[in-house]
Parts: sequence; C-alpha cells; structure tokens
Amino acid sequence: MSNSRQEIPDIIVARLPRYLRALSVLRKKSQTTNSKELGDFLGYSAAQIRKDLSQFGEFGKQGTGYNIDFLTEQINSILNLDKEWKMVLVGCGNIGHAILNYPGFSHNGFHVIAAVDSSKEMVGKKINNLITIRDISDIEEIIKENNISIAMLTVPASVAQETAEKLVQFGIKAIISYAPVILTLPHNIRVEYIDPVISLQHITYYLS
Amino acid sequence: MSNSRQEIPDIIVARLPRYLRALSVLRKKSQTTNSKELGDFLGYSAAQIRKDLSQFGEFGKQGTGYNIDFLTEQINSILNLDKEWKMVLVGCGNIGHAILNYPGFSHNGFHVIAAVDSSKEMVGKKINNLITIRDISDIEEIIKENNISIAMLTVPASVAQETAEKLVQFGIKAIISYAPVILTLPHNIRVEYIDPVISLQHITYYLS
DNA sequence: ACGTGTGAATTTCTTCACAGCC
DNA sequence: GGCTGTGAAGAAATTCACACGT
Repeated sequence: MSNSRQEIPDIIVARLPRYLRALSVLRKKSQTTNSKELGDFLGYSAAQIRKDLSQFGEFGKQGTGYNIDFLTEQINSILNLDKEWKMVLVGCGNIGHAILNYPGFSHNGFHVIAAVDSSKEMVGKKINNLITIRDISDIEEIIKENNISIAMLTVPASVAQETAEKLVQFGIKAIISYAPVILTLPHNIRVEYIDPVISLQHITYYLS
Repeated sequence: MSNSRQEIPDIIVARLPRYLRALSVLRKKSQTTNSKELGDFLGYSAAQIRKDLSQFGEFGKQGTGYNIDFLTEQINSILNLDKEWKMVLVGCGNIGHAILNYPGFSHNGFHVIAAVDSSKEMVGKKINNLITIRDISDIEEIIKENNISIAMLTVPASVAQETAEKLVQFGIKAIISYAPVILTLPHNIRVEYIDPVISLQHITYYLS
C-alpha cells in the first residue's frame, strides 16, 4: 500500500470500465482470475493490469490472483458505480429515440429520467410508456429539481454548442455528446464524444 | 522533410480526424490558420500540432501558418478519405435504424449500401425508400459482390462475437461495434467500439 | 510453484526552444 | 515579426524482473 491521494492519470481511469467488462465475462467461468488472463482478454500486458490496479489498492493475492467479485466491487466503488445515476436526454431525434429504447443503461445503474426536445411535434409524446418528452425550456427545472449531473446530448450540430452552454449553466457536470462538433466548455466539465464518423476516419487510415 | 516510411503511432493517427473537425469550423472564418489557433480550439499544445503534422510532411509556411484547404486535403489523403467507402449494416434494431437515418455518413464519404438482420419481421422492410433489409444469410454475397471492408455491427451482445467472426471470414477488415462486448478477432482486423456505458463509467470517476 | 506489487529500466509521448524561412 | 519544423530535453506510460507472501 502506498497510494493516499495522488492524481491518477486519466489513461488508467479510462481502462477501468474495460476491466469491468472483462470481469463480467470471466465471472461466468471462475471465481478468480489473474493479470495474465485479464490482459490476454483485453489485449493489454499482464504487467499493465497489475500496475493499474495497484494505483488504487492491493486487490490481489500472491499465488492466487484476483477474486472476481471482490475486484469488481472495488472497481465499481472507484468509478462511483455503487450508486444510481440520473441523466437527462437532450434532443429526441433518431439517436435520442435509440437511447431511450436502449436497455443497457438502467442495467448498469444509469437512468434517463427525463427527455426534452425543442420541436413542438415531439413535446408531449410518450416513449415506451415511461417518459414523456418535455419542452426544452423546462430543462433548468428538470436539472435542478432532480439534481442531475449527466446529460446525453443528441441535438443537431448547429445548436450543440449553445445547448451545452445552457446545460452547464444549469448545473450539468458531464456530457456525453453525440453531436459531431467539438464543444468548448469550462475545464471542470467532462465531455465524452460519441462520434462514429471520427471512428471511421480513424480506421480508414489502416485500410488500403 | 524526413519521413519516408516509418510507422506512425496510432495516437497521432487518432488525432487527425479531430484536426479535420477543427479545420472545417475554422475554414468559415479564414483561409489560413496556425498551430496556436488549432491547438487552442482542440485543447492541444501548439507544439503538438506541429509535431503531429510534421510526421506526414511539411504542410505549413513559416510566418503564415497553414492554408486550411490545403491542409484539409492533405489530411484527407493521409486518412484515405479522398475516396468513397462502402459499408454494410449488420443488425437493424434501434441503433441500426438510427444509423440508417443518420445523414452524417454520406456527407463524409461513408455509405451504408446494404443492411441485414436475422429477424423474419425485419427482412424485406424498406428504410428511407432507399435500403431494403436483407436476410443475414446473404451477408457473404453482399460483402463479396460489393467488395466491402467496413461493417457497422449493431447486433445484440449475445451474438456479437460469432457475427463478427463471420464478417471477418467473409472479408470484412474493419468493424465499428455498438455491441457492449469486447470482441476477440485477428490482429489485422481493426475494431472501434462505440459504447456509451463505457463512456459513462469513465466520467463518473470524476463526479462526486 | 504461482502470481502479486513495485522499484528500476525502457520506451513512448509531449514540450521546449530556436534556427531558418516568409 | 510571425510561425514552422525539429533536434534535444523532459514527462509520462509501459515493461521488466524479482522479492515476497500464499
């Protein structure tokens, strides 16, 4: 043990969700795993797995490896996944609809508890018998009343920046943006982009 | 000039699509830009922009900076974006539908030219008056006849691995996977994951 | 004997700082 | 004067290799 409160590099934090994915598969076969098996599964070196995990504590046992349930619990705790997270969906077009219908979120403790759109035809529509789309002008109230810190942003590129600024102004701390636009926001706001075109433009480098 | 054919680190390649995004915005304001402006826009240092670009050639002019159109052309060429790319969509559920309706692909030279699904109810449906969903058993024919190398994979997690293996077997070289599963495939196959849950699990580390 | 945790070594990535050209 | 391209310096990330606990 040595870690007290040293800044953990983001590149390590970013790998932890992958570790969770691997653990959820390996769990089906055994109670324990080890750095070699985890590494092979994920395409990382065994040393890296051990180094990464050692940043947060001593989760393994010499000779045995890692108890899968215990390690999962620890990583969940590190990533603050041991609580439920409320999210608001901003923009209810095609992608927004796909998000509302995606079962993977609530299984993982993420809940879209409200959805807004700016188009009159959308507002009032009920999705999945669960969520009724509200007008975007209600967004401040929604965020503040429910104390929401995460937004899924699926508005058109042309209004993404201004919409994001409003979200931040009303208290949103993290944004998953599907808009193909680089957002300029205060540095304490976390933004993750989900952008298939960027991914495609990346892989084509490797295709003849 | 110094670069002949040295392997370019992937971390640099991965930034190039971002540069394109920035350039497409900056183009509206000026004919030229420079490493400082590009860096500020993207949150990178000016030195890094220059170093990155210098891996591929000498695209700038001292005292002036970079001509935006010229630099865009060069990066497009580096990333093989100066041609049209055909893709096949595998899985036509919610996410698949959103992809078929997303206008951003063809604007960037990426074209979903066929879509397949395994469910009888889906097969034969026409989307957008453009694409008719075909049975997944046609996938080999579709890939080979059209010489497709990119697949968008949006099947359920439970069948993602086996479906991906089939795609590879039939000649697919790159996969954008929306399935929340880590795929194990030959190393010459490029896989990019688009997974909002991973993104969420990453950002929650930074939220109290 | 197995496999972790970790200093040390190595490799990779980023920034510095400046000569040189516009 | 402004800004690139680039060696050299510095920082960060990864891998090595081994002492040590089980």
